[in-house]
Amino acid sequence: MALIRRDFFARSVHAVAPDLIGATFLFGGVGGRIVEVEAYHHTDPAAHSFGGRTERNAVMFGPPGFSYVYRSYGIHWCVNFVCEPEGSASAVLIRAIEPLEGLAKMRRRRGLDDDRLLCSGPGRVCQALGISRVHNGLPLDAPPFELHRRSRKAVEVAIGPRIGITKAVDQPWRYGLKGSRFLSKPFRA
DNA sequence: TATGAGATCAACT
DNA sequence: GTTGATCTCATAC
Repeated sequence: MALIRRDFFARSVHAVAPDLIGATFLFGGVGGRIVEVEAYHHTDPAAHSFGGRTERNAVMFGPPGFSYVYRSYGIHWCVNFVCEPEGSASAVLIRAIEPLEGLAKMRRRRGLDDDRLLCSGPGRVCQALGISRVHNGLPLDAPPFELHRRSRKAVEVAIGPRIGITKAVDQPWRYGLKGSRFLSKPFRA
């Protein structure tokens, strides 16, 4: 499997996001196949970077190919991959993966046995892989991150509106692996 | 199946 | 003081 390098992310978020579906995402050797992501662009009212640079979203304004980790609802952590040329402040939110590597670790961290619920949601992904604040602003092409392109085999990518936001709710910027049972929510046909 | 509350924190008004 | 790019558990239908 080919390693994903930083320049992979130096494109439009809307090109990178569907390309990540089916890719392998490991963190410290734990993880699996990406089955669901959402794209956020700085011109998008739902994006953290929309209102300009702040201390929290600073890494979104940096070069592509880095991680942006933030706390959600005071409880959860969520990971993003920064995209596009530096300064465009765009990112892809990792919403769900299909757990494949380090299952025992993930089950222990999540306190769950049900593999379907291990990583089916942005907060769950971070809990299962052990990602938190400390991992904000790290390069994605160096440990503990490990990203592989999907195999040459084509995948069917489903598209739909994003989840859990109140602005720009109609933009179809959620991408998922069609028919996967590990999605945080099914896509409407 | 569906809705509702609670957990808990940092950015922003 | 209010509001989330959320999840879990409880209670109601």
